[in-house]
Amino acid sequence: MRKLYHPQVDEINLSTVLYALSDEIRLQIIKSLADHGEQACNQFDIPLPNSTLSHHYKVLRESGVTHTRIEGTQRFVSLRYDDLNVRFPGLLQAVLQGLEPRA
Amino acid sequence: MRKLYHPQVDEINLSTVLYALSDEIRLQIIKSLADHGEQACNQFDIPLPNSTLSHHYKVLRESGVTHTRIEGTQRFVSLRYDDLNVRFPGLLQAVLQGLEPRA
DNA sequence: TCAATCATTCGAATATTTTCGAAATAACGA
DNA sequence: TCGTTATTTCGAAAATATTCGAATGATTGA
Repeated sequence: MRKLYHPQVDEINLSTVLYALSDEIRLQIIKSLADHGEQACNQFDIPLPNSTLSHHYKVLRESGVTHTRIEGTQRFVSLRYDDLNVRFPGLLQAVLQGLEPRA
Repeated sequence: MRKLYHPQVDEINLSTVLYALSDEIRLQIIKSLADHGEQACNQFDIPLPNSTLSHHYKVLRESGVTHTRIEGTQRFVSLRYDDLNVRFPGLLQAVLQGLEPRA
């Protein structure tokens, strides 16, 4: 695995993105990225086997929600905030706001 | 079936809503409701068996995305636009905008 | 080259979803 | 009450997703 697949902005599909965001674990990942910015895979504090997490990173990446950068043996994941905002303005913001605990 | 289950506003769950909206058929239904307002089940122009459509109406209704009103032998479906906007401001609008054909 | 580290892929079990025909339900009007 | 209309539920098949241990791959530093 030299290169990881990332859809181009134009290829990002609405139902695929919504699907990627419809899972509690993946929402946790997104929330963590929104709060802390780019993070290495081993910095997420989610108590699940790596193989399971890796699956979720892949779903998020292939849907166009996240970008994964390789550096050494690590993978750095970030939100494709601007790309998503071009393709689906306001969507990610609304989802992130929906993740905030209610008053 | 005298009463249909509808979650209260407070019970509407983000990942459940996103999941409901992550299917192309259900997005078609949502789009039609956004364009035409409340519609009877038999007014959607979607060429699928009734049992399949009924399943999708149920997923949308039970997630809190739509409301179904019984009148005679018909069911009238509408978007819970205001309720969703209270619970997840901007989300539905962003999704509907994302359904518009791109320039 | 070896071992350590970080993460992905494989493969198989389990779980969930989607689909749709057939049967059931409910309301209405003749 | 009977037939018609509108829709849901049931049940079962097919498709898809999730989970996780074990194996694999890639990079780094000794």
